[in-house]
Amino acid sequence: MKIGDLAKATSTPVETIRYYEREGLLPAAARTDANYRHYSDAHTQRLQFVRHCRSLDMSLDEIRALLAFQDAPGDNCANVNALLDAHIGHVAQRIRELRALEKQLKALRAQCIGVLDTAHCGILEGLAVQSAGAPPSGHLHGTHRKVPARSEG
Amino acid sequence: MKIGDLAKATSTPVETIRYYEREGLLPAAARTDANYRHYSDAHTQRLQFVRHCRSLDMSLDEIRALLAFQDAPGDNCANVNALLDAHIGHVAQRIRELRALEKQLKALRAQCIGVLDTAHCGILEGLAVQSAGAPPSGHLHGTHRKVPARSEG
DNA sequence: GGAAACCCTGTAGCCACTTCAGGGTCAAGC
DNA sequence: GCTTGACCCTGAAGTGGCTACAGGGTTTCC
Repeated sequence: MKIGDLAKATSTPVETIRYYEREGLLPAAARTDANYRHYSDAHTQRLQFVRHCRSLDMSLDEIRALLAFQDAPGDNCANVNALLDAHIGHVAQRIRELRALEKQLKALRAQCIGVLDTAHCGILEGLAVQSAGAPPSGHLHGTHRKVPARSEG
Repeated sequence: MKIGDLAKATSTPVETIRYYEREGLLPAAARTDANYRHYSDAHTQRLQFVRHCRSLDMSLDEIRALLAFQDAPGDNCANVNALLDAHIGHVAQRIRELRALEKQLKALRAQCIGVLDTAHCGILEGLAVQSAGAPPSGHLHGTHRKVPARSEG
C-alpha cells in the first residue's frame, strides 16, 4: 500500500500522514527501492485510531498517551479512563465558556435598537467600555490551550 | 504614559501591545528621545475596545473591521450588526459541535465498565474503529477556523 | 517515449500571541 | 560617579496541527 492508498482508505490528506510520522504517532513506514513509503494493515488501523481520536478533538499529546497505553496491553486501564475523563472535562469547560460568551454577545447585540449611524451605535459604545465580567484567564480558544501568562494583574 | 503603564491600565501584556501596533490595531505611538513609546488616553480607549472584543473571542480581522466602522462615524451601522450576528453564529455553531462531541465522548467513556487491563479496554477498542458519524468538516478548534481542505472524500 | 499522476524532502505559512536573545535607558542608592 | 535593577527597544523563533508550495524523482498508462 502506498501513501496515497492509505490516504484514501482513512480519508486523511497525504501530508497529514507524513506529519504524523514525523511526530511519532505512526511508526516510520518501510521504503521501496524508489524510496516510496510502503504500508501494511497495521498502519491503517493505527492511523484510524489516531484520526478517530482527532475527530474527538484530542490533542496529539493525548493521542500519544493513548497509543502508549495501547502498546502496553498488560497495564491497568484506569489511566485511559482518567485521560478521557480529563478530556471530557476540557470539552465541558469550553462549552460553559462559550455559552457565557454567547449570552454576552447577544446582550451586546441588543444594544443596537434600530439606530442609524456608527457614531451612535450602541454596540460600538458597549465595546468601548472595559469588559467587567470577562474572565482574564485566557480567552477561550481551542478545547486545548495553555492559559497564557499575564504580565500585569 | 509609557507602555508599562498602558499595560497595567488595560491588563494587557506589553508584548501584546507592541504586537497590536505591528498589526495595525493600534496607531503607532509617539516616541520619546530615548525611543520609548508614549501613549495618550485615546490609545487607552482604543486598546480597551480591542481587548473587550478579544475577550468576546473576535478575530483580529473582525476587530479591524469594527475599528474601521468606528472611524467612519457617518456610516450606517447595519454592518456592525451584521458582523456581530455572524460572530454570534460562529459561537453558536461551535457550541453545537462541542455538545455533539461531549455526547460522543461520554458514550465512549461508558464503554469501559470496570475492566482491568488495556488489552481489553472498551475505550481503546471503541477508538480503534472508524468514526462513522464524526463530521470530517474540520474538527472544531477555535471559534474561528478555516475549514481545512481535504484531499479525499 | 511522453505526459499525467503519483511520490519524495524541506520550508514557509496560518492565528494570536509568547518567549527569548541581545541590547539600550533611567531612577535610586552608595 | 558608579552600580543595581527595573524598565524599554528590536528582531527572530516557538506554540498546535496541520496546509501549501517549491523543486525535484518515479511510475503508469496510452
